This record gives sequence, structure tokens and C-alpha cells, in this order.
Amino acid sequence: MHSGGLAYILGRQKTYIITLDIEMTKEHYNFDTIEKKWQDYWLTNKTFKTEDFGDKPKYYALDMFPYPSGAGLHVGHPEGYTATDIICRYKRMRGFNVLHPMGWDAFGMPAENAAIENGTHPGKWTYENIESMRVQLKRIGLSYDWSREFATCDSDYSHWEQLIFLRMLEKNLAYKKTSNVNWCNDCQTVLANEQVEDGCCWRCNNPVEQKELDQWFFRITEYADELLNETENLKGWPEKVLAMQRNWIGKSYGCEIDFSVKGSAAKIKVFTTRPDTLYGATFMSLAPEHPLVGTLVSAEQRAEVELFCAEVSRQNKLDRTSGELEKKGVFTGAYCLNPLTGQEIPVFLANFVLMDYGTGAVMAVPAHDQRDFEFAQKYQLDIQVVIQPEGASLDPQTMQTAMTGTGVLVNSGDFNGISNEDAKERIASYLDAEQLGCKSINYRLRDWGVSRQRYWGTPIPIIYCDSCGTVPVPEKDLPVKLPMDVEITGEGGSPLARHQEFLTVACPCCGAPARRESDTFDTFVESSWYFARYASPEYDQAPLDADAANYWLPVDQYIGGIEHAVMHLLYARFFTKVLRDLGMVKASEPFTNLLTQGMVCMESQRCSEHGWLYPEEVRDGKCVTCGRAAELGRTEKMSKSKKNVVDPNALIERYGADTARLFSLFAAPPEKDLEWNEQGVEGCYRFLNRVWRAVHDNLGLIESSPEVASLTGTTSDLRCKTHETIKKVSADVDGRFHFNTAIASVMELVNVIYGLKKGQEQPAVLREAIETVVRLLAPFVPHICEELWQRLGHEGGIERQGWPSWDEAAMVKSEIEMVVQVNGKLRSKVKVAIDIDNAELEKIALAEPNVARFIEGKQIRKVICVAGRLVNIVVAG
RNA sequence: GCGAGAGUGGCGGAGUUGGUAGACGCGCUGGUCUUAGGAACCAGUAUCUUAUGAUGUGGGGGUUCGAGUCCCCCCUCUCGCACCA
Repeated sequence: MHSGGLAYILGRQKTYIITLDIEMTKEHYNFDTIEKKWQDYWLTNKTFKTEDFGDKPKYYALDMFPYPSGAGLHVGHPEGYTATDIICRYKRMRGFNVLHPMGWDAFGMPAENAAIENGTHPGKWTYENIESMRVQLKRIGLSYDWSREFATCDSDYSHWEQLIFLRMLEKNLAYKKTSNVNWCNDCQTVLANEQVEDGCCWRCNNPVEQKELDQWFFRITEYADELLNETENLKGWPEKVLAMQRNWIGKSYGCEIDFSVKGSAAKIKVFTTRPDTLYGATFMSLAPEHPLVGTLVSAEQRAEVELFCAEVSRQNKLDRTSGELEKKGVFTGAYCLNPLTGQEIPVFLANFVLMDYGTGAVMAVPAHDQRDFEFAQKYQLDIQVVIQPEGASLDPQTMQTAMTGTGVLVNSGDFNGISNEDAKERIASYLDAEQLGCKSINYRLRDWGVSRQRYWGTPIPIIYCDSCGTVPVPEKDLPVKLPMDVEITGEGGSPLARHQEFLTVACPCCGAPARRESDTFDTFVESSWYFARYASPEYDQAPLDADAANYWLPVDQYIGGIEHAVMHLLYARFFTKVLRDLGMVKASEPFTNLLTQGMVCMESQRCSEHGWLYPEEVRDGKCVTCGRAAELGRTEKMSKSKKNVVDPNALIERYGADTARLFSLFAAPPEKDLEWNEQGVEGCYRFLNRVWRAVHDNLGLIESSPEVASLTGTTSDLRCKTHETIKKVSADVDGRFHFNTAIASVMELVNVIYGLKKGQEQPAVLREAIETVVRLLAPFVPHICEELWQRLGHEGGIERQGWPSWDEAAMVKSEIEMVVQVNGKLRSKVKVAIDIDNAELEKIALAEPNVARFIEGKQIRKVICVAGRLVNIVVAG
């Protein structure tokens, strides 16, 4: 750097400081002006625009993109986004080619609800929300490459999603089948499980029914094994998320067994993980929806069975699978035969048997399964013990609960006396040989139903023709666009199903009048591949530009909420494998490292008169309306209903974006829940002001000594601390994401700078220390650091300067403080030469007065010296 | 019930391989400067204590010269899954 240039810049900056001082009150730095200035600077200079390819190593960091809701950004968003931003800024300073994009998960129900409530078109509502949320994000100073932004409701995105669907159809990875769904007859629409409240429609409060509907599915079960097995290789994922995914896939080993029905050719197939208990099967439980129910039921039982089935069908899936449900059943009048004993066993329907797990039929072994035990007691059915635990003798008459542990087989013919674990294999093999059943693997994971009777989603590109059947929309006709002139009332089913112009189409095969599919995709489909589209967001030949996608993927660091641990993250993994098998990308897994951020929590407050209170409705612990004392509630997740929320806009207005960024990562590590605390925010603001003053109070001194580069080795405690801090912050930020401790160590360095005696500073060392503070903080609080960096006489932006490196030589100390323990208890501390040998150290330690006191008259057993840390004298007695 | 994680001052949290428990911040106490302080700066702040002492990381055992950290048992909390056959 030319010294003339430096003088010029400093000179100009000085006048600037004076003006600022006047306008900013004496004590605080003017974050408003500074943050605006640097956000403009980054924009004009295209600082964060990313180029594909290049010599630098690539680094792709991604936030889970937000839904553009009407409520705008909440304070939970910035925490995760800031964490990613810090990583990105750090990686850029470290010489990586960083991809850091942002976009919008823009299809979804809230847009339709807004349309129903205020008549706004979902598209207009969505794009307006995007506008205002983009402004909010920009105020935080996140270093996104905004040129890659897209919304999933853009017809361009739909185009390529529809194409992926067509390819999946060709590969038989997408198919149509009938399945049971929650159905509200009033609203004429399918409801997601979450939209069913107490068995009723959340909107009209009508009872929800189960209904069979034709639905499109993705064959995710085809990938069940790969999705399961690869969880072992996802070393960069939290164990918790992997456990949840394994649990969700729910692979279990067992066998399928055929039970023949007495007096009928029909066979009932069951899946069981306990073939060892087969001799103890004393009845059969079928799901009420089981296809054989109609043929099995006897004339006498028919009325009762129908009543039961009707009752069960009124229950929604959530209630149906809740543990609270009372176990109920009904006898069908039919009997089937135990394939091993030939014993006749009654066939029941039971409300707890689910048609979509296993085969929808369960062989009931009351002695060894708690549900079957309770069921048998309720309906007075036989209980047959077939496993005796070691050293006990079970009696069906006196059993209080089922015996589910291990033991030895009894009452089991040729298999008596074998341990039940061995019997699983032996009986399964026997069934196999006798063709009575076969070993089988079952998954809890179901194929992914993607049809939604909604308007605001990606149209499924299918045409139904009376003569040609189900015909995919030809590629040249993509995208199938949503019609804009729709009336959304919330009644009478999907608006698309009533939109004649949309529905009516000529069959692509025969040209005859045909009908379009009116369902749209589940919005999870969009979020299953958006991360890949960021590599080439404008590519117009295919969903992905293979070169760009293969350069950027997989995402190196993905950050988002734990609430997506299963659905979104599993679907995204599935889609990546599908895209790989379609030849569109090489990666098999989308996200190498995953960080799940905690929730943002805050204490709730309420008034006995006015209910929950917003923080601004409480002053001095009292309700501002009536003056009653506000009661403090639990600290819990911020939510509108409890009014324990902080508006990020207000926060930024009051303290600035840098303070908001700093606090959200200083209070707790990002994966933990963050407890919001106004005083903590103040503390961070105070710290930034301390940094600001540390620079300005020393500008004169620093100016006199610009040559930091000439420093070598140990010159002072300050230089040592400076380099220790660089090392510590680098280690904390890189891979560990312990931003809170990184910030804490910079605070320590600032405290040391403040503790320097006036007039005794070494200007070059001081300059190095102060510049280091600014550079280390740059990823965390970029605006103030850019400003300070400029005021320190540097041009061209602080990121260009790169990340500081530490000099081990500067950290070498000639003396070190070591702890002296006697029998493991701290007794003294001694200052010794760094390279002291053990014998010498021992001598000094033993000579310490307080040590001598504790070893006096005792025999020294041994002395343990740990280099650089301590010496422990072990004495007897 | 199953799975995962956690339990450390008044509070949020530090504590890479076992090696000075409580970094850093908040709060609190005292001081300096001020017309003033809800600004700034400095000092103090785990508990008990006459201490150069004792105790202390949910409880109880163990391994070790030495345990917040490793092992065993138990308790509590959070999250996820849950009639899964």
C-alpha cells in the first residue's frame, strides 16, 4: 500500500468521523448510515455474485428457503440465515468459491386462504410477500447471490418440475392408485392429517371421512433400502435426524404367512416379526378396510360388522393411530386355520389394525403381545403360552400382562425346547419349505402421495382421454401453466376442477376432446430439488445444467429447522437419487453436512385482565393498559398466540443489523434453542460500540505505524493474545460452528486492548491487534467491520484482504504458569521456564511453601508432570 | 413403551484428547468521571468460612495420581416416533 494513499484516506475519513460524531450522539456509532452504505457498496460492486467453476475450491452453503408468508420474516429466520452467512463470508475470506443462494418456497395453502379471505389472487399475494421479505432479508446484510433467486411458483420452475415428473413416469417411479384420504364433503377436498382437528374439518368443522381417491404416487419405497443404508454414511448429519429417518423408514424383518379360511378358498396373508409365536396364534385381527371382509363375514354377523366398519371409517387417521384409542373389535363369523396346528381360530376385525401397514392382517398371539392380550381379555378369547421365560412358568389363567421377552418354546410341536430367537429362523424356514409362507421384509415407509386438490401448486402434467387413457403432456407443451382467472371460494373442491378452459384439451395422441388432470403437486415436491436448480437457475434446456450441477452439488452445508428432519430431508434425498438415476446429476446425496438450528424462545407474559401481552405492552413489569402486574409465563417457542415475539424490523431499527446478527449467535450455539433476552442484545450493542471506540481512540497511534508486516515473533502479551485469538476463532468457526465462543474470544482480545496502559502501547502491535479484531469480526458483523476497515486506511472491501493467519512464533512464551497439586488438589501456582525439565520442575514445586505444608511429614509416592499444565505430587496417608 | 439429546453460579452459556470448573456476556455490588446517569471506564461477584481451608458440575457407585469429561445404576427434563403386527 502507498503511504500517500493511506494519508489521503485517513484524512478524508477524519472529516467524516467528525460529522458522524455530531449526528450520532456522543456514545454510539451510527449503524443506520453505515449499514446502508455498505449494503449499497456490496450491491454496486456485485461483491457476492458467484461464478460457476474456477480454480478455487467450491463451497455450497444453503439455507432452507422460506415460505413467503403474509406475516413476513420472524425472528427465528435470521438466526439460521446469519449462521450460514458467517460460514459463507468466512469461506470466501479463506479463498473458496462460495455459492450462497436464496429463493422462495412459494406454493402452498396460505396463499389460497388469503384469496378466500380477502379475494387477493394467490399469485399477487405471494409475489408481494416476496417483495417485502426480500427487503427484510437485505436489511440483515446477508451475502446472497441474489442473481440466482427464483420462486417455485415461477412457471419456469414448474416447467422443469413437470419434466422431471414425466421422466419419472417413464421409469415407473410415478404411478396412480386409489388410496384412503381424509375427505371433507362440505369443502369437497382432501385434507392433510394436520388439517383435521378432533376428527373435523379445520375450516368448516364438518366431520372428516375416509375416502378412496385416485392419487398420484412417487415410488419412494423403491429407494427405501438405499435411503436407509446411506444414513450410515451421512457423517455430517446430526444423529438425531438420522435416527428419525431410520425410524420413519421402519425396516423390519419377519415373514408372511398364509392362513386358509375354513370353508373357503380364500387365504389371509399376515406379516409378522414373530414367527416364533405362531403356535400361540389363537385368533386373527383384520383391518376393517381389509378387502376380504365382505366375503368372510357371516350372515348373522353382517349387521354388527357393518356398524363397526362405519364407526371406524368416521375416525380420521390421526385418532386411529393414537395410543388413546380404545381397542375395539367385532367377530366376523369366519374361522381360519393355524397353518401349523390346524386349529380353528376366529377372525375378528380390530380398529387398531391398519390397512396400510404390512398386509392389513395380524395373527394375534395374546400370550406374547400386549395389544392382543388386552383384546383377548375383552372378548374372552383363548390365550396360549408358547414361550416360557427362564426360571418361570406362565399360566394363561393368572397372567396380568403379555410376556414379550425371550425364553424357550413350549406347546410348539417339534420346536419345543428351542430358544425363541432361534425359533424365528427355524419356523420361518419350515414355513418356506412347506410353502405356507415366506421370509419377508416390511417397511413402515409408504409411497409418497403427491396429488393435492388445490389451485396454488404445480399442475400435474397429465391428460385423460376416453380412448387413449392416461396420457402425459408432451414435452413440447410444457409448462402446463396455472390459469390466472380463477375464482377461489374455498368451496366446491379445487378451482382447477371447475375451470373449463383449463380442463378442456385435445388428446395429444388422438386429438379427441380430453380432460386435464386438475390436481397439483404436494408442495414438498418443489423443495425436493430446488437446491440443485440454484446451480443453473436460468438454464432453459433441462431441469439442470449438468456441468454446473455436478460442479456445485452436493450442498456442503445445509441449515434449517429440525421440524423438517423427516419429510423434507427424506424427500430431498429421494429426489437426488431419482435425478441421479435419470442421469441428470452425479451426486447420490444432496447435503453433505446438516445443521439443525434450535428454536427461538422467549418468556411469555400475561395480564389477568388483558390476556397475553406483547413485550411492548409491558412496562416496569406492569400491563400498560391497566397497570396490573404482568405474570411471567414459561420460556417457550416464540408464537403469535402467546405474543412472546420480537419483530426483527423493530430490533434492527433500534440496534442495527450487526447487533441483531451478533446476539443471535452469541447467546447460544445455533443448534440449541435460543432464549431471547433484551439485555443480552444490549450487551452485544455495547460490545460493538467498544470495538468502534477501540479503533477511533487509537487511530492516531495506529496511523504512525502502518507496518504490521514487519512484526515477528513474541514482542508482547498483546501480540501473543492477538495470534491466540486468530487461532481460536478459526477453529471455532471452521466446521464446529461454535460462534458463541469465537465471539467470546474476540471480546477477550478487546478487553486486553482496553487494559493497555496509556503511553506504553507499541503502535505496530496495537495496530495488528485492532485490525485483527476487525477482520475476525467481519463475518459476524460485516457492516461495521467494512466501515472500520476503511477508516483504518484500507481499500477494496474487507473480504478481499482474506482471513488472518496466526503466527505460532508470536505465541511462544518463555515463561508459563503451572499448577501444583498435592493428591490432585490445587495448592499453588508457579511461573517456570517453558522448556523446564521434570526434575527441575519437581524441585520448584516441592519448594513452594503451601506445597511444603501439605506434604510435611508424609511420604512422596510419586510425582506426575504434565507438560505445560501441572505437576501433581502424590503423597501417602 | 421405543429412539435421540440434555442436566454446570442469580441467568444465557464456556470447558477439543481425563489435567487450574465457571471463559465470555447478562444481572448484581462498589468505585471513577459527571449537573445528572438508565452513558462510559475500572474493580468485585459459585457456596460455606477466621482461611494459604472445606465443599461444589441432577443423585449414587466405580476406574484413575487426577473425572463436568470415561464405565455402571438411578432421577428429572426436552425433542421425535408410537396400537407398526
